Amino acid sequence: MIQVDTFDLKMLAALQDDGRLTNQQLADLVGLSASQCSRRRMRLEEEKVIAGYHADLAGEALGFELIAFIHITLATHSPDNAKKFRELVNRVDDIQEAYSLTGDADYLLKVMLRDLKSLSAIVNDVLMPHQSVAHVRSSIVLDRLKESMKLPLRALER
Amino acid sequence: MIQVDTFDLKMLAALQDDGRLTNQQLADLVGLSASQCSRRRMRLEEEKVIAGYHADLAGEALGFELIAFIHITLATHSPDNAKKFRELVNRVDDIQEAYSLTGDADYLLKVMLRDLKSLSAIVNDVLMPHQSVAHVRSSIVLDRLKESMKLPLRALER
DNA sequence: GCGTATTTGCATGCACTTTGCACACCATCT
DNA sequence: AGATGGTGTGCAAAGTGCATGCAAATACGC
Repeated sequence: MIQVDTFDLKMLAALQDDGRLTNQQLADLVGLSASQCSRRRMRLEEEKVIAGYHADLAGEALGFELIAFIHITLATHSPDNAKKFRELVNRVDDIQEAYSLTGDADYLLKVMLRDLKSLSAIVNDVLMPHQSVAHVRSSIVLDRLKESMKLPLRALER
Repeated sequence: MIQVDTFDLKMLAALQDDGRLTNQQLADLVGLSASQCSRRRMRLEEEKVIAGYHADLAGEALGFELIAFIHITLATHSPDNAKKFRELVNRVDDIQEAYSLTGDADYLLKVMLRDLKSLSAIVNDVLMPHQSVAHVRSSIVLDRLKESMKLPLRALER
C-alpha cells in the first residue's frame, strides 16, 4: 500500500469531484503551489493511485434510460463454463459491469440500455440461450438513490 | 434528447476513455481543429451531456479491498420508511451506490470497504438495526470481470 | 439561386504546466 | 555540535494549451 499524505488525500478527493481541475486550482484547494501539485499528481498517476480520468456522460441525455441488474447462475461450476461466460461478458458491450459473487447467485451484471426491448434481447437472446448459463433473474432500476463513484477517502484521514 | 453528431460521439467516446485529453489531442482523434473541439466540448458540458469529469482512483491501492452488494427489503412500503431509508443511505458514505429495484429485493447497495469487519459493522450495526429495514442479504465480490464505466456509444452511431 | 444561419480553421493574447534551481527541513552518523 | 544526504517546497521562466474574434466555407430555407 502506497504512501499517501494529507495533501495527496485532499488532491485525490478534489480530483474525484472534478477530474479536470488545473494544478493551480488544485493548489488553491489544498494549499500548495501549482508546481508541487503538478509533481504530486504525476506521482499519483505513475503509482497508479489515480487509475485514470473519465468523462461522466449523462446516460439519459443520450437515450440510455434503462439500467438493470441481472443475477446469473451458471449451469455447472466447471472452469470451462466460467471461461465461456467471461468471454460472453466481455463480448457484449451493453454489459457495463460484471462481478462474481458469494451467495446464491454466481454473477451480477449491470447493463445500461435504451429500452425494454433491448433488455429482453439481452436476457432472452444472449444470456438465457448461452450454454454456460443455468438461471437468469433480472431487476430493473426504478430509482437511483446514490451513485457517487467516489471512494470515501475520509476513512483514510487520521 | 439532445442533438449529437458523429464528431460529438467521437469526442464523447474519447473523453470517456481519457477525461483529460487536450483539445488538440481531441482534434487529432476526431478530425477537427482544436478550437472547434473546445467549442463543442463546452457545448456538451453546458447541455449536460457530459455530466462531469472524475479521477478514477485505484481502490486497492488505497486499501479499499472489499466490494460487496447488499440487498435490502424494507419493513413496510410506507413513504415514511422509504424516506428514512434514503436518509440513511445518504448519510453513510461507505455506500457508494444505491438503487431501488423491481423484483424480490427493494434496494441494492454497493459498498466499498477496507475489510470484513467494516462490512460486518455496516450490515449488523447500521442496516439491520434501522427501523425501516426488514431484511438484509449481502454478497461479497469475488472477482471483477468487467467495470467499464463507459456507455456503449457505438449503439448510437449512424 | 440568393440570403441567412451555422460551422469551420486560423491567429492571438492569456492562462496553465512543467522544469531547473535554490532553499528549508529533518534524520542520521561521526 | 556539525556535517551530510534525502525529501519537499516555492519561484521564475520557457513551453504548451485554451478561448475568443474574425473571415471564409458550408448548409439550409424560401
